[in-house]
Amino acid sequence: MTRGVRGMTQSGNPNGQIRGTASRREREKAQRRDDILRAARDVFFQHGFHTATVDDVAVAAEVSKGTVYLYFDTKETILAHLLLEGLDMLIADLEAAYAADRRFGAKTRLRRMADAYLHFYQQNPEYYRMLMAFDRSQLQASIDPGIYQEVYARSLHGIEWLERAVKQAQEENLIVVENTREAASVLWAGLNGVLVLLSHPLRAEILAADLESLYGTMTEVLIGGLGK
Amino acid sequence: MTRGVRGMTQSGNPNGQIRGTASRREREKAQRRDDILRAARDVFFQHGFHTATVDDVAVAAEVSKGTVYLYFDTKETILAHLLLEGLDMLIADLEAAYAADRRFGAKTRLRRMADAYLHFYQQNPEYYRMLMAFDRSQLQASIDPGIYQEVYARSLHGIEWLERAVKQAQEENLIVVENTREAASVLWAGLNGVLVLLSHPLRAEILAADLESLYGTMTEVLIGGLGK
Amino acid sequence: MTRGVRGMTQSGNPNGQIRGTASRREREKAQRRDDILRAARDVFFQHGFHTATVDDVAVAAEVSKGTVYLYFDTKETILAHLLLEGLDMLIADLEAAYAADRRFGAKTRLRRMADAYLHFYQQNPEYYRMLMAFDRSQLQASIDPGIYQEVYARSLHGIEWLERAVKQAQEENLIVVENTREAASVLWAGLNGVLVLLSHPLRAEILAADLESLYGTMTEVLIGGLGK
Amino acid sequence: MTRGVRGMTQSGNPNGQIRGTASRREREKAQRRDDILRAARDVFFQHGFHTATVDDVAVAAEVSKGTVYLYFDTKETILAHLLLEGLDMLIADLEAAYAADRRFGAKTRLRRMADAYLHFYQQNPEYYRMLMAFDRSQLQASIDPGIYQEVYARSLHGIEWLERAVKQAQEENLIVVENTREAASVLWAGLNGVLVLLSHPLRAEILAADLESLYGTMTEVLIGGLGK
DNA sequence: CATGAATGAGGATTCATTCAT
DNA sequence: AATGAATGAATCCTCATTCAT
Repeated sequence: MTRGVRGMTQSGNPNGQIRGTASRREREKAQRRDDILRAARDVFFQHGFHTATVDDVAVAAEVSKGTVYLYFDTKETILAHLLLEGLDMLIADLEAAYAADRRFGAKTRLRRMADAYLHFYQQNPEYYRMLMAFDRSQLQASIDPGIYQEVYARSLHGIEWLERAVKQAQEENLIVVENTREAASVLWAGLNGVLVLLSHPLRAEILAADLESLYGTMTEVLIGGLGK
Repeated sequence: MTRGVRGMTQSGNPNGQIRGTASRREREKAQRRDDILRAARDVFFQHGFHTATVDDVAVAAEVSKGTVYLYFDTKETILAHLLLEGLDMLIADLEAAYAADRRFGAKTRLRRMADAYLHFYQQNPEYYRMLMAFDRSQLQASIDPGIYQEVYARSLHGIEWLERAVKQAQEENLIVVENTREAASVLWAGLNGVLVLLSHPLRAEILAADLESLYGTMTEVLIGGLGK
Repeated sequence: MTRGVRGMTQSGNPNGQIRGTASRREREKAQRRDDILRAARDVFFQHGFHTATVDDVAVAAEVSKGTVYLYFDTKETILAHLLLEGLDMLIADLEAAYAADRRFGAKTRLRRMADAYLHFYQQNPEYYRMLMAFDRSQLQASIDPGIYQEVYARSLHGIEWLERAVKQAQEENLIVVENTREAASVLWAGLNGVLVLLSHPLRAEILAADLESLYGTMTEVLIGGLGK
Repeated sequence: MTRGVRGMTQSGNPNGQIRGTASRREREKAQRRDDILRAARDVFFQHGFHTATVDDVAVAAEVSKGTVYLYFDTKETILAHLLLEGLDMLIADLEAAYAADRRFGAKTRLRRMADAYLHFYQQNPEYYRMLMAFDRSQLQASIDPGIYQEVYARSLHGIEWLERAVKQAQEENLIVVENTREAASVLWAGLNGVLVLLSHPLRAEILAADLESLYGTMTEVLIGGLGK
């Protein structure tokens, strides 16, 4: 039952002879797993999580249905791992945008991170939609609690990078807020709000707005508005 | 095809006795319909639209499954009518907040409308969630095109009220924007962004923010940020 | 349960006063009944008995579904009455073709009857199909035994007219058979065989034959073949 | 979509052990499929296609309902495959009766084929009934077009064997007809007409005729009647 | 490990029939 | 007599999951 998350077997296999074989096997296993995840991403995105069937995933991954269940305990577990993947990518993007190893002003950092979020959305609309649309209760009910914790933890991670930039802005006296987490939340809410509206076909039609323009305006409004 | 409230007692019925019967029947029918809608709202909210079954709805409404289908053609049609209800309530709230018949400054109007949206969310979290979460394509595929058009038309209505206030702000020289629809979109996106994040249990947990405080901050940031 | 067949109330109502009213009512009732039967014929023919719904019949007859059940106990009972109607028409046609009151040779009579059968098929394809396709066991199971007996009795009637002509042919020494019922059966089987094949779309396509030509050939073959 | 026997063990499999397993699996699959078809034949015959449920078939075949759908896409598809089976049997019988590899006179051939048809009916009354009673439009609407084409093609095949014998009769100057297809149609119509009447319980009762006697008479009448 | 056949619990929807008014 | 709302059993079909090989 706790199968899915066991991750890549910790390396450090002491047996040289077997290592060759074992690691090949492991590579193959990891590859399979990845194939399935990749297929699931496409299938879930195209048909929607509920409409998509595990069979669809298996066919797309070119494995048997049984094999899917060899790597993932439930359909929801697959989704959870996709969420984890998406979060990882997003966090990596945000981290890179923050660029701790370089000297950037807070405003630059905030703009870079806002841009990174937009790019993540544009590059990975499937992941973005999954991250926004997944049903917490259903997920929590059908996956290993450990994985759910992971989703939670990584979600937290994202907001923390943003908060870091807000803190810097505070230190640079660009903005004055009592609660940096709240300020970061406002930023996220605003930017995400644009993406949420435009990622929904009906609402996008109603607004008839250009994503990049709207997002840019929002970015400036938020940075400007939070500023003193 | 089955419409339920079709009809309206043939007007000009000369027979008081019969009219009474007919109108009572109609009242009862409308009542039934409402019972089902009410039940569906609760059931869909509790179990989620996909997980909920028409049987659940029937049981909650204390009618037979067949009766549900007497009033609504498909499960999705029920959802569509709930969406229409929700939109009607929201639009009424926005209209009341705009208060065309009173002399309000643009800023006041914008704040009143922002408040109205928040209150709508707080009073009708189920409707809000439904409105945000429904799947356009699935809905469009299984309901009468006319009803879908209604959903679309009313969604448009909401943003238009907001735009009206933005135009007034423009006239009052409070803000200077090229595109009032875009400005209204930014407002909606920002406010809605807060609600979206906090209406999702996992994200609400992560942010650990107070809804009213966050929403209030967002309101001021947006109004301030859009202002010249 | 034995409602449907009670037929037209035997006339001879002794009460003159009431007779006017009652007979109008009766006429109206008969009319209603006929409307329903007419509607059912069309609907059953268009959709097929199984696919057609009682609702379809009610709508076509412009009465409520309840009214349909006021006149007929079950859906199958409606079918049975249509069968009776069809048989009545067919028998009347055969009787007219036989023309007992006129002096026809046996061969002429046989040809006239064969023609009559073809015309019946061409004029009333719905009735013909119903008569050929109804499922005995299902019918017997869901209708009043009396009505079933009627269907049986009238079916018998049809073959008897044919047999009468065969007997005449026997008397005229045109044919020599041991069993006139069997000879009549051969006639019916042959003629009906043509109609059966051509009334089925797929088989009609395969044969690509002209109905009248095929039927004519069959008539001559049978009359010729039976003749000594 | 689900085909079942798709595949055929990849040829050239070098591993005897595995080949054994694979082919056993395939034999088992074919067996299952056959079990279901056999069960369906019985169930459809006993209850009638419309009244019979897929559940009935599953129970009779001693498999689960899901398994039935693993082998056949729809209820109608099952019927279509039964039709194909029936047609195959019938055509094989006709072909054998024609006996192309032997020297038979045309009359003998025609009689042999007539006998074969009768025997087919007697040996496989269920198949015969299915072949005569299936509803073209409903079938066409719910099965794979390819299968429908097959049904059509094989139906054509049957009449062609008959036509071949008619052509021979033409060549032998036994009969003189303009259109051999029409002559074959008359033969089929006549013989089939007997079977149609006697395969229907109510009509069989009415005729009270002995099948073999009636059929024999018909055969002679047709062969005699078509002859010059 | 991998396979894919088998399962069977639902789920949405239909429709003949009933019955209160 | 007529209505038409209500019923609920029945039906086809789906699909996540298991398991023997």
